[in-house]
Amino acid sequence: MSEKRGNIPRIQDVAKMANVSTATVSRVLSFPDRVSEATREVVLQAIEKTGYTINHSARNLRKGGTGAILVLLPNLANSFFSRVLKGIEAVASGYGFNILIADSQFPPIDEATFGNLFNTNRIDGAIILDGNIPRSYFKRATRQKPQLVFACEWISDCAVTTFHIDNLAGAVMATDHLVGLGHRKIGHVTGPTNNILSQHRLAGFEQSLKKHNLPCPRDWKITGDFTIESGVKAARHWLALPKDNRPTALFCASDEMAFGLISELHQNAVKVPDDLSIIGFDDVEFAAHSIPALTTIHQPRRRIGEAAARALIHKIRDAEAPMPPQPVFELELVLRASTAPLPLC
Amino acid sequence: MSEKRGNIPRIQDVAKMANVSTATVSRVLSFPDRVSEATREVVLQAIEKTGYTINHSARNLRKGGTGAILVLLPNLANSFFSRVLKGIEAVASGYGFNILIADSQFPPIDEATFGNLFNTNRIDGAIILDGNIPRSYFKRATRQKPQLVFACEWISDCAVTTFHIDNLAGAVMATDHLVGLGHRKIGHVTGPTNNILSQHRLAGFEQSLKKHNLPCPRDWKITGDFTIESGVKAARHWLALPKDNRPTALFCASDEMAFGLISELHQNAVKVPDDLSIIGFDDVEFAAHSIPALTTIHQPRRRIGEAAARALIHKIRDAEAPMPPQPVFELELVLRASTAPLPLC
DNA sequence: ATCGATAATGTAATCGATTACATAAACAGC
DNA sequence: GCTGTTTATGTAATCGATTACATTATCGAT
Repeated sequence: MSEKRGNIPRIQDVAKMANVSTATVSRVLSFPDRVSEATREVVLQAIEKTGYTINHSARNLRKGGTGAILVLLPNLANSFFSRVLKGIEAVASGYGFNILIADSQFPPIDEATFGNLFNTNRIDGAIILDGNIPRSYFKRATRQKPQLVFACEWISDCAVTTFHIDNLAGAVMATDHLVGLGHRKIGHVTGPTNNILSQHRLAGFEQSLKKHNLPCPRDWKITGDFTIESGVKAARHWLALPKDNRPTALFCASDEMAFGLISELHQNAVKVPDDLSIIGFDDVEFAAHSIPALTTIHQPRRRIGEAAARALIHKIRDAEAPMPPQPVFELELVLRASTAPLPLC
Repeated sequence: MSEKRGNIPRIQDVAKMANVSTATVSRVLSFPDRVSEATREVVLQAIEKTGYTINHSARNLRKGGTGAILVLLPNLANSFFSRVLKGIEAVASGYGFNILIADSQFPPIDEATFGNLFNTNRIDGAIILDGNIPRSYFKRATRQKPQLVFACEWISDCAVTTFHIDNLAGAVMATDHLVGLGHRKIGHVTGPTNNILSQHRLAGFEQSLKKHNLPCPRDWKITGDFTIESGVKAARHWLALPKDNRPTALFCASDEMAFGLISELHQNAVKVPDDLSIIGFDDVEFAAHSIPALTTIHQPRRRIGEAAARALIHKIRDAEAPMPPQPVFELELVLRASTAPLPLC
């Protein structure tokens, strides 16, 4: 054993053991085919024997990177995002990147905090899961800013790669399902109005209704904000509508809102799906186990995270290289127990 | 502007602008009071003007650290852990640490993967939220291993600092509540038998029963594994018990199991809390909004995460320094709608 | 004045990996 | 055999911040 310094083997130690220069060891690791078969073997054995592992700080210093990526998500406590995060994590750690996580909504992130994460050469790139970050936050025109990728949400008219499902198509799918069950009076609980997902889902909802020639009075579009609480409020809104002019089915722009809605309706002795059919969006874990189990639109969260991470790392490695084609994320209508045919009466 | 190199200001640039040496700039940042008032001012202004921010790779290289900590949790998609993670993240990023996240259960982490995260000088320390990591994984006796802290779960007889609630006390609190409502036939849905939390919660359950001189036949202790699915199974177990010899109340070792349980009971027309009182443990987000809203024991997840992170960073900074006293995490019985007094009949 | 102690600052080596450039060896073509 | 090309490897500068050590300035006490 010829190591020094607290016993962590360095590239030097490997080189010494293999009787080569550090340059050669480095090459074995980075460009194996620029080294002869024989030396490569010897070096690999030496690496094995010393238990050498790279010092990322040194490499990053030399290469001018940080080895870290930022994941900015609206709410870490929301299991929707943690699934996406899981996908990101799997890919990122495979490539040796660390992750910096930050919440953007609870509490809302201010420009200073954002800049402190984004503009202080702490990261090589960022995956942003929040389409409501003010555009101005990104302004500071440093030439070589961190690479950027959006996932799930995005900022419209922004020439940044994004990875997300076709929200409009999903909303059409959901609404069509309700129509297919015979419902004619269909309402919609939206996400926050300034949110891009809300807008697309609302558009899909309206498109489906138009297609089927169904009306949707303003009263039947209830503004929510994706949270359970806003679902509860939506229920109160529905309850306050005149009994003979209520939707018989509701499309909720998120599962969470559907849960709140169902919960509050339950308190008021309204039965789902008997009295009111409800369909959600996202298919979070709990949807399969709520009472009643929630019919919803499934989106492949983990795969979205993986794709976003892969793309970001690709950009980091070579900002100019063309992006690989965007994968298509398949949506799926998951039929469970919260929707039912309109009673015949 | 006298910067070079892709325009990212270095400590050199600050030094030049302030007409001091790099050493002085560094000192202004690390030991402000070893620098005269006047120079400090000049340097700070130069930092401001250049927009200098530290290069962590360089600092870490010099200081022999990595600036990263590992958070190993059983399941990232579980909102219980993501809350703890949020606490960890808040503290860690405040101290300039990056986070490496890894799942330990889905799929189960093998020794190679673990070692690859833990023993490859990628991290300065680790926070482990999974008490079921085989002890042997930690064996490899490198002198200066990453610092270690457990949170929520832990490994018994292991001289490692841990941060967790008093699970036994919580279980007593939960069971006492059921007894207080008049229940005499009380069952328990446990976590996985090899899990330390399960064991403590079971012990608390038994302790409370013993205190009140209540029996608990083997049949009333139902083994689960903390998941929703195992709650569903527990419900089937309960339904299969003879009607005249069933618990009238159940203490579930996790909220998730309580949800699954309630859901399955609902399918079978058993009403909670009318026919059966149920209390959970953890107080996850959804507990307040399930149907019925879940009575449960609240634990301060975020604060646990914060405390663990602070302690870990403390250790990283100075492994020998005495640990600050462990905070006491307060438990709280949250009364909601899933438990009710035993009917008088 | 002189000496010593203290405070303020500078000089330069250092952390460990990468890589431009230099060198050496091997080989092909004539 | 000579020249030019290719392949394999080594030498040493470099990334940016920290810090041991050296130097200089300041001040008080005698």
